[in-house]
Amino acid sequence: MQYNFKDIEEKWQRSWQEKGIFKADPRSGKPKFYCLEMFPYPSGKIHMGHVRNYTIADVTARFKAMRGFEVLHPMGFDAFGQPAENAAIKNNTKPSIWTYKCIDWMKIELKKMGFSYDWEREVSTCDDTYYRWNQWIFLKMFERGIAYKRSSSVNWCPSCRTTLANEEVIEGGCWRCHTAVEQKDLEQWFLKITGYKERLLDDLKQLKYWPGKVLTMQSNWIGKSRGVEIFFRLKDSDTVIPVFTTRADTIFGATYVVLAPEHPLVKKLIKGTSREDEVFRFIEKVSKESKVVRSSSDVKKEGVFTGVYAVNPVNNETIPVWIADYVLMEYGSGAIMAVPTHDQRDFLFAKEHGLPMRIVIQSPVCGPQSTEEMTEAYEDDGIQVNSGQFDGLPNQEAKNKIADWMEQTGIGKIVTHWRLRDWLISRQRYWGTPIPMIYCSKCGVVPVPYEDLPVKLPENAPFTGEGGSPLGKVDEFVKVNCPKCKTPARRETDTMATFFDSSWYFLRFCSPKFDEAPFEAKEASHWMPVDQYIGGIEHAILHLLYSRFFTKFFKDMGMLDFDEPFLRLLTQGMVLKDGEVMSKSRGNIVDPDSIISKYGADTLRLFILFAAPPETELEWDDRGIEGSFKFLNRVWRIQDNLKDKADETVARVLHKTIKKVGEDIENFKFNTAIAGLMELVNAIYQSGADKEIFSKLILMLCPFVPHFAEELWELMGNKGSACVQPWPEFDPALLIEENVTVIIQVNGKLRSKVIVPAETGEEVLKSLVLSDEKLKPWLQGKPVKSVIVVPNKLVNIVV
RNA sequence: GCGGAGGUGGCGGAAUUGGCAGACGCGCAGGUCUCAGAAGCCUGUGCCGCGAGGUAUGAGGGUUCAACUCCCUCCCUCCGCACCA
Repeated sequence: MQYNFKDIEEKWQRSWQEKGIFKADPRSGKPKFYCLEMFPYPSGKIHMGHVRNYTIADVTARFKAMRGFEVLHPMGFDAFGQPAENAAIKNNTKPSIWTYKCIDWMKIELKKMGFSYDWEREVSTCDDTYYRWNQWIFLKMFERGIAYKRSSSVNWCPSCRTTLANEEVIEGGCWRCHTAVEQKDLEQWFLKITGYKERLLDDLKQLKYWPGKVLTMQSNWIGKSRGVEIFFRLKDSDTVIPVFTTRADTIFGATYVVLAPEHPLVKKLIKGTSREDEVFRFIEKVSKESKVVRSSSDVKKEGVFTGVYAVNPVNNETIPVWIADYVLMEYGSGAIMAVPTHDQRDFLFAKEHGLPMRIVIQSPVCGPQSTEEMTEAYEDDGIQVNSGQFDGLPNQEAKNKIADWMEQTGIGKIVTHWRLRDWLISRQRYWGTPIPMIYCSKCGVVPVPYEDLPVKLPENAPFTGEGGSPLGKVDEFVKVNCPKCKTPARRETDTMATFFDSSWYFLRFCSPKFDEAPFEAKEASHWMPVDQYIGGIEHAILHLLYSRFFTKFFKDMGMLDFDEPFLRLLTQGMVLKDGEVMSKSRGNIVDPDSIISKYGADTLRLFILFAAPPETELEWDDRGIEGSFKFLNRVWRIQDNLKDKADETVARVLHKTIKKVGEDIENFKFNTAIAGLMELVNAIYQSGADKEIFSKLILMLCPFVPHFAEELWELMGNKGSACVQPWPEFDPALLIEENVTVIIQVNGKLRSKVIVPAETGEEVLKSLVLSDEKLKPWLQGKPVKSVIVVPNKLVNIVV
């Protein structure tokens, strides 16, 4: 006999909704708990990744509610983005229609899972009641100089036909379609996230409850590195080439200088020289190479000599200036001093082109003594040689001394370099937030007045999937009068990157219907920061960095009084099938819906929590899910065999379980929490349970399998919803064991066990153990050297 | 290359932080019930060995009465970043 999950789940989902059980009330007087998961893109179907993410969050939210917290647990949709445009073209419909349909389907599936969302707070970023606040925020940023427009070489995906942020370029390819990214000069809108770089880096220290991995990734992305900018003057000229290095200790070994092919000085240097043609041909060739090709490490480093010489400022040596593809304009000053002996890239390049080299750091014990011996650069620490007054110093010490000396003498300047670039947010796309700007031939760039927001997306834009923004083709959108001088002007036709939308949605959930600002300060200060944020590791950099940036911006605006939006972060592992990520192309997708109809949502929830700890990858197992279903049926049958009064042994197990499960949930060890519940059930099958014990088991099951627990709770004749009951308390007195099993070892090997009353004294134990018959064969004829006693645990006899 | 995480039965995974390795589940084997099967329920299940016992947490070494846990050397897997000067 199996329990009827279908009716039960529908029944309780209806009941929760009717009673409004998951409404978050800021005036309840209880301590607040904001539980948030990364909201989904509405593709139409939820996948196992969503199920896992949201189940982990749901257990947390439900548990906290039972623990007496007023829980805010909202859900919404990150609804702008390119897939909607592609789907609209494919199905000959509109992105809005397609998106809202997907949202409806997805909501049905989320509701079927029994998640405890406060649906009254739902937001969709494609709704103008939401995106008008994107525009509002943008205008505020514009007023403060944080949003600005400039022409720049930008990352361009030829397949998506749009620009990409640096953060969206993965290994030189588009993060979405992996097409090789090209460089293109365009007028684009940027957000000055670099203005926040120090705070974004420093405040990582506040995030004590974030995974270390994420902190490292953010820190690397911001990429602070300290070094020296050294000024190389050109021979017989006043022109100076600043060069950035983190290895000032190698300056005496700099035997040539290299500029990036895009370096602005290049043209000036070679104009009219005999090498002009050759150099230009090289630059031309490099510019045609995609980033992927150029950054692949196995490609041979290429370059040309400019015919120009520079002077090494520390020893006045004349050294050649080259141009090479291995120097990047985006990093440092776009120029390097090359030290072939102590940098592998310089070493390979120097070998290839027969450039000179000189050792300036030597290991006191081993390593190459002459450049002829060298087969690779010596990049380890050592002692300075050939370095003038710095000879004999350990190089790490010399690094600082040389830097200081350079600053004093004006040879160089100690600088801090950052990897973080400003955030490019313009997208030549339709399905996004229109950037609220107007171009007037008289007044220039004019912001749309606040009272004219939102700038709504026109419904009738043409989608061809071809280049250029579709908005540019809608006359009634583009043509507008200038807000200042009232003469005909034109609107900005780019839209915002969707990461803009998701950078503040957690604030909107605090007051989703507020219509005077993006969020109501009072509500935000009540609910924020998010106490627990849960989502995929794939957002470790972009989304989290941008959200942190926005939060700091709002703080500077006086709209918030804290620095960091997310107190605790949990990144859940992926769901795999046969060792691989579930994906359409692999054809190994397990559809949550099919599992729900076969076993019910509770079984799916239970399995996905039990099969692995939240942070590790989870291998989907069809047989495992049967096991979870079997367990629920096993619990279900307990109600038919209840005793009037259960044994104390079961009561003891119960209280131990209450303690364990509570602690495990707090620590996100759901798999062992469930294992503990299974042990309790096994104990009940051995010795029987009474109504009280069974009811407490039901309450502990409630966060995991809420529908199932509600039904049993009701069948046991209890009043009120199970999920609003307080979490059961354990009796510490029942946790104290009367008897303990003490392990007896001889030379560290288990030889016997003895059951003794708890807290038996050392001496008693010793004599008891030494008279143990079982130990005779091990002790015979051997003198006892020592006896180690760990009370209540073990005795180890050393012979 | 740099940074991070990890390696435990046939499988997913436990181990209160140095104290019974393998909890819990899957799988497998046997039993019970049944005309029979399914479902239940019960028992067993790291490996070698009939047994006493031996042996085992990627490999090797060390510290310790005692090591999955701490230290050293090496191997492998996964993830992130990457001509970053």
